[in-house]
Amino acid sequence: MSGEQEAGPLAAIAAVERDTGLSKDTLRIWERRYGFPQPVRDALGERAYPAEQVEKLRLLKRLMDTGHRPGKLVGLELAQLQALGQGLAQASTPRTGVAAQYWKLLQAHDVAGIRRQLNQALVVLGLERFVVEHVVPMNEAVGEGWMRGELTVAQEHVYTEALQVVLRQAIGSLPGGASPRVLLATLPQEGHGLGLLMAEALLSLHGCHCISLGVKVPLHDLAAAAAMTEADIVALSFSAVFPANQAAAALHELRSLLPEGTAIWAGGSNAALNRRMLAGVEGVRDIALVGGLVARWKQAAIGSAP
Amino acid sequence: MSGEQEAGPLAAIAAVERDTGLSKDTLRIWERRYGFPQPVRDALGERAYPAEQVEKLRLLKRLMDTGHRPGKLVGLELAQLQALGQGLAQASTPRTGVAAQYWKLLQAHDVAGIRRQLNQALVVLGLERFVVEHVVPMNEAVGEGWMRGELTVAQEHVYTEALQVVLRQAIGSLPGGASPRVLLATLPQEGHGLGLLMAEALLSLHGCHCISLGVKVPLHDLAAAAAMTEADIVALSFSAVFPANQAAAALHELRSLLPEGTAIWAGGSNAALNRRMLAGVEGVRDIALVGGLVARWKQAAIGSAP
DNA sequence: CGAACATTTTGTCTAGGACAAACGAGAATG
DNA sequence: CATTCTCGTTTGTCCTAGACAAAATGTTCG
Repeated sequence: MSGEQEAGPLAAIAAVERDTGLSKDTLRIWERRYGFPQPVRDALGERAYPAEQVEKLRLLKRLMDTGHRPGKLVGLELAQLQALGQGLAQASTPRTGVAAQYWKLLQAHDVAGIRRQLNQALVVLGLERFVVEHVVPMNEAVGEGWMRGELTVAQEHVYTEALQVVLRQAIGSLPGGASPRVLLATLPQEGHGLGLLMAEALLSLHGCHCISLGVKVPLHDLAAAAAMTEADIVALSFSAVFPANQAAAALHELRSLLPEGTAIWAGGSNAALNRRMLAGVEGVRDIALVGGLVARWKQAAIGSAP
Repeated sequence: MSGEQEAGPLAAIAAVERDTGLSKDTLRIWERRYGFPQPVRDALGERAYPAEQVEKLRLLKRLMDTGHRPGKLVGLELAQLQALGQGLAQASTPRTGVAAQYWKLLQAHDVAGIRRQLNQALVVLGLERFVVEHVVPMNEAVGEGWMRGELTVAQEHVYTEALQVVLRQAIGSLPGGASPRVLLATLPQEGHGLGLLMAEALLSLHGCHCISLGVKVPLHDLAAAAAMTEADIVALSFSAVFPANQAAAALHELRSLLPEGTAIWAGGSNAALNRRMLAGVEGVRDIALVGGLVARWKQAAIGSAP
């Protein structure tokens, strides 16, 4: 009677690595050091993770991406972890009636509805305010919704897809600018392209000529592309998932690969951007600042090449 | 004088894993078994892979994705590997003047030009023929171009980005169909979304109501979404990179998760699709067949629910 | 020619040890 | 009071080497 074993789905270590983003090595050493996770063993003696533990691991990973350390988190209960995560978003999310509407649409996987909702906000606010005041907080709200278990990954994707369509459409309807020429990309470690799209929208809006290479572009290719396209600015996006130390290293290397005249702008929610930036790299802490930066660049350009 | 060591960039094992898609375990065991790769060791005794070997590994991986086995490939020279890869694409690629034009544009990273070129083809051929006769062979040509070292990853991405924009625009300008309701997605192992977009284009064209969840959707979320959206068909895309055995297993599980009335269509360049399909799953070997399948579905629907 | 079996080939898993890089607290300094 | 520096602690990644199942191939038999 004791220890009732729910035969819930068990995940192999490779699946857990894929779903959580924690490497096999890390999973094994956490088990050794902290006693968590504590997978059962299958007939072959291999680790088999109950869904519940995988869920907690996902949460842990997301919190670590925002700067927490595992030693402190591992001991906590699921509820405590969720509470930790809420603090972040709650402060900035405007809990207006609008957010509630999104929620209802997402619950129903209503793609068209979400798209309509987004488009409406776009029309009402205009592109700049739409991105800065609407999309950014909504992104956070959706992330938090997932963290609290109110949203599935699929529902997150419904939102992401719809937003992508709306942004791309908005970008497409903008007149192609001329200068500065901006090359957009993320590095190979980074698979999230939404930040890139948001940046492209604002940059285009401010008259930049955007060339997006999309996601996962090797550093050297990026440098080559910058040379070939005669880019004035190389803009990179770093989500929270990007290993913070590697971000700094990569930016350093990119700086050495590009001619001095080419600016580097780095944006996103990554922790590395809150630290002191190395010389010759502009850390864009807040996407709202993009407009000002472009203006500043144009000013400088007038000075240097009259 | 002998053994001149070019101080070319050395990659750590984690970077090689990321860039090639071969796991650390696999890299180490190939070294043990086949003697390749043969990385040098850095000051810490850790593997450091010369760029040349990484390049060969990338090629190996791509060939393995098309069905070759490593034991046979490892001994071959780079040129021989390239020759192996060419056979595939060369047969199907129409080496018309059009392809050459793309080449020139890609060499210059000319996103706008590529987009124009694609749009032109779209207008001339119409969406169906554009996808089937133009995009599919171009995808292969671009893949082969990368394999022969004529194209960088960044240039591949330029093409991908442009194609994405064009397809999305085409889809957007189509009237939203009503029936059947199709849910599109890829599983968590699969990061490539282009196939999905191509499928969405053709499905929409044939009057389907498409709901795309995008890339990397967990199986259970997908099933839940199918129920919630009352999807008639769940369409999955499997690129060559997807581990073939896992594809079969995943399809099997999905089949058991979905009600019988919900069809499963699986497409893409994955090797698993050329094997015998399990009952209740439609393997779409060629994207050109999508139109016929939709027609067939509509026929059947009339019969079952008059 | 296809089915059943044997034999290779291949990738993933296991274990524990080692170590550098990142972090955080406290001391010392401006 | 803020900054830099030092030093212990925390943490992830890498190492070796062995084991084994699943997939692919080859072989034999009906």
